[in-house]
Amino acid sequence: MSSIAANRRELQKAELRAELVAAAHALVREEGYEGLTIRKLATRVGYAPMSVYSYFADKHEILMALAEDAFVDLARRMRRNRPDDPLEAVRAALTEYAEFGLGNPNEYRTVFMTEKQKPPVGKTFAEMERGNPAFQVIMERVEACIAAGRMKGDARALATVLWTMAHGAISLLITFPFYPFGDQKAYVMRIGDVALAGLAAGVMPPLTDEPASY
Amino acid sequence: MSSIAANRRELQKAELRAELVAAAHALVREEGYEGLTIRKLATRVGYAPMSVYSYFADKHEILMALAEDAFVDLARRMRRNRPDDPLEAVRAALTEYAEFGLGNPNEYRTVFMTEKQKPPVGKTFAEMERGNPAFQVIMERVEACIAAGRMKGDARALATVLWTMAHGAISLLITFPFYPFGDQKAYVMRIGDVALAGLAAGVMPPLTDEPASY
DNA sequence: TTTAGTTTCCGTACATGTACGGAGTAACTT
DNA sequence: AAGTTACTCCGTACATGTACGGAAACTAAA
Repeated sequence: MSSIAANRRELQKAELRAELVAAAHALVREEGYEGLTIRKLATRVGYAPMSVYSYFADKHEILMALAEDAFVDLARRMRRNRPDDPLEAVRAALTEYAEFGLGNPNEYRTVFMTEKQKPPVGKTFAEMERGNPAFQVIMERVEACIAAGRMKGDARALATVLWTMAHGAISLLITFPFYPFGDQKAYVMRIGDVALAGLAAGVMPPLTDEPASY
Repeated sequence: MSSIAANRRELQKAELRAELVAAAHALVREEGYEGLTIRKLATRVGYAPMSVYSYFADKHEILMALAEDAFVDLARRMRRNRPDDPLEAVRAALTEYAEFGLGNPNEYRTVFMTEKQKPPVGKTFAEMERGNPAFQVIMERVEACIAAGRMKGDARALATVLWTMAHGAISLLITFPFYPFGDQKAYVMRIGDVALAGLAAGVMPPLTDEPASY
């Protein structure tokens, strides 16, 4: 196979895909998240509805493409706000992350609250993590904490725990907007602070397949 | 309005509703969670599809009815397993809760991972909490910890934080079954222990609408 | 008993995601 | 150049949730 032709083909495919994503963005901007339907999207780019499926396996993949754009923004914002104190830097990252989730519930839902049943085909673990820039930022700042002697243990495990707990707060706040959690941001930070206090209490071993302890 | 007739009517309505729930249960047992469709359900009880909507506002309400049954079971199981040590009792409750979530992902999703946009009409806060028996158990055991001097602060707030963190772990494990969290139950317990350690570190104020701290 | 109102149930219809198979076209192989 | 393969795009069709309006049955009031 000529790789030149293959590249050209892939390039065109990528271009069309990008056009579809742009149209999807426009649709969402104009009609809201549930205004995005395959048919409308296809009409807008001049295709038949089923043609969209040449570029996306299903609707969820389109929503994921939209959300990924938003998450790239998030990572940028997270990096922009970096206090000098390493612990405060972690707190700031969590804050920014929470603010994003609460402000973009649709994107947050499609990425973190709908089942991914694909065993990460072709994607290595490293690639998966590179694909989650927000997690990257958290982990980098955790590493800085470790270097500064403010945390002890495996950086990935520590970051994963922090992420998990922040996610718990964000997803509950999204799911139950009427439950009396108090001020939303304050609640997320409360969770973050309890998490940090808990982490400070011990050494965090890495996340291997440890035996169940109960 | 004759309250006798009204009662009879309501009774019949409740009976039919229960019949629908039973049929829904059967359908799920036979064909799996996504085998439950309004049409099949209606056919099974001899109705037209739209008649189902006299008893449930939408499909989600049916799924909630199914899930509530499962959650009642959960609370029973949680209460059955109560270690003497109050902290261990909390841990056991969280463990049971996690096991339930991981073992009944469909039910867990419909209750805790899909948006509730109804402002709890007619339901007081107390009623909402009574409607979540699992949370009740956790809170009771937290109260026991406070009484024993093992925790400090507002019981509802403490329980809410524990619930939030466990939920973070459970929901991520459900959403990303292929992400390398390690052993699932072990991961949930790790989260639980970090949470407990974090709670032990300070006094937890109640959940009022405190001002954002950042 | 008649009347008015309410509730139950249904027929029809629509928008949606997507499965399936086919037709046309471009790329690759020989 | 010819044949084969692979990809793009489409038409059609189906299952699904549910909106809408009407008919029928039941209840309450007169």
